[in-house]
Amino acid sequence: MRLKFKALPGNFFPRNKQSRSRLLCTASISHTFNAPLVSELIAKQHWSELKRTHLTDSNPTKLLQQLFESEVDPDLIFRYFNWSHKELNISHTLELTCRLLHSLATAKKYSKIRAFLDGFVKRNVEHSNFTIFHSLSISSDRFCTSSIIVDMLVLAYAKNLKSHLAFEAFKRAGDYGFKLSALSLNPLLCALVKENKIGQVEFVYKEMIRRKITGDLYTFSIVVNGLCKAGKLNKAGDIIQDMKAFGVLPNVVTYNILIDGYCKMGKLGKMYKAEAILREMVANKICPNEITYNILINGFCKDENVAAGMKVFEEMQRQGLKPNVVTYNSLIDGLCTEGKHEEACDLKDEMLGCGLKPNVVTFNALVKGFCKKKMIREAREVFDDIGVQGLAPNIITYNTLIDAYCKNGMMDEAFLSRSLMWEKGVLPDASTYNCLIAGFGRHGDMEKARDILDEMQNKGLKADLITYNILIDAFCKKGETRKATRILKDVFDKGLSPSHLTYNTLMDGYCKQGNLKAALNVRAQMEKDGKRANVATYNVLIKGFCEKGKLEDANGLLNEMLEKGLNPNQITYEIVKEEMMDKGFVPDIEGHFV
DNA sequence: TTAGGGTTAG
Repeated sequence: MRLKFKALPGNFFPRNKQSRSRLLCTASISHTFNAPLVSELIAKQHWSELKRTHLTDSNPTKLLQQLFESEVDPDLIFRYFNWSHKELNISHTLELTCRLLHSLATAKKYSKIRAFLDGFVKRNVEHSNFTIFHSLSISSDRFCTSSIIVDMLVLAYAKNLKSHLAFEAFKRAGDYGFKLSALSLNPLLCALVKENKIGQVEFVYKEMIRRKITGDLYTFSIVVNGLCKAGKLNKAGDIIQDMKAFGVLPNVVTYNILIDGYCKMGKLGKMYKAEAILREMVANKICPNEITYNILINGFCKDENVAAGMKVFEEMQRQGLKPNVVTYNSLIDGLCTEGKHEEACDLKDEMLGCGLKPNVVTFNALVKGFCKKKMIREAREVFDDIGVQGLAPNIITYNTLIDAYCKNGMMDEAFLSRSLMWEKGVLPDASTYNCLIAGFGRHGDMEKARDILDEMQNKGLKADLITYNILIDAFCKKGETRKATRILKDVFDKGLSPSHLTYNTLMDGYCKQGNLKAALNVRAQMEKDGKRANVATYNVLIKGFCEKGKLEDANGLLNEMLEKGLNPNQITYEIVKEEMMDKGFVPDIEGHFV
């Protein structure tokens, strides 16, 4: 006999203890599934009773199926599902899992789905997207809920730094026709941008348009940001046109991203373009904010044009916007880079007068400024002042100072500062070690440089490409090109990819030895590695040939460089002037050097 | 509860 409780309203569970135990007993003996009773037990979290009455003869999976069949409240099924997973250590099948998700989606219990998928993704369950999608499709004919679930699955992947799975799920969703939304695709795009997977960002963006998924302001801004970071500035500008066409208007953040992109990644005339975008934004009635001005000021300062930065600084104040610590830091850093440390200090005082407190970045700029001028004592004074101001030097402060000590042959002081870092709980990083390695390398003490490299690796820090570049450079300077070439091999062995600088440094080493054949071999290797010779490559080779008196060959390289669309730079000019023209040789491309 | 700003080393 099957006990029927469906008709009972409200709290049908007998309050009387005696009748309750009689009821439980009956249920257990008759082996029937009593949906209202089970629901009640789950609702009240009477798990031990549930275990005793319903899980002695029947298994947890069967009970789950019965819950589905009786159309019990999805919330309760969800609760039972989690309990049986956690307490009974049951892994329910993917199909039942999907069924649960469908029922939650039908009941619009979205936050529960999100929480569940978050755990599912975190647990690193071995199901592939293929099997998940398949199970979702067969466990319900409700196509719409599948889309919602997949949307939240992509969201869970993206939030848990599994962008490769999120991206794969996005692609597969297209095959199944599941429609995703900005809710998941914005975090996916964000994750891809953070991982520098700009090709995939572009793919997702194009696919969204093809699949008629409407992106929002965030979607477009994230894509603009990704393209800017990759230096694809024209494409980033196109996105702004796209979004307008879709009726989504860019806001101050979108424009700030684009302006910052030009400042950081733009080529010749980049600041002119950055200002042109500012004008465009104002014409579109979008008001620049503090950040817009900070971006421009920093752009000019990094472009070694503090004067222009100052003009923007004044304009900013005319517009009623207040400069903040970042604004001052950019200007102070710019002044320090230009060697104007006195003006930089004045500006620091000015900011104090405005009620702004300098932070560690401010001090780092000043330390760097003094170091650059080899005013090590003054740099140290600023360093010591940081503590007095109630601030703490950070890794960048230490590295800047250590680098300066190393560059000035003060290796003992460099090591003392490194010890101080340990004491203060600021852990040295790869850059710290790179400074020390370069310090020894500069003096040709390769044994000590190697020791530091070993120590670095023993501390669990990975040597990076810069470390290897330093080593190659140091061996070359000692004339030990064979050892330098062996380091290049190490670079590949460590799974790193040599940069132009790596190859150029090695080429320079061979050129300085007069071994032009070996230098050309390095260039061949570099091109085989997919890296086209750049201006620096030609400069190294041209100089090498000139110094060997092979001016005709150097002339040939100059022509080749132009044919490849590379423009000679200041360094090329100096080489050509000193090594060729001053010696009476007139290169074919003389016109370039007038 | 999703997008934007500043610092080092070759």
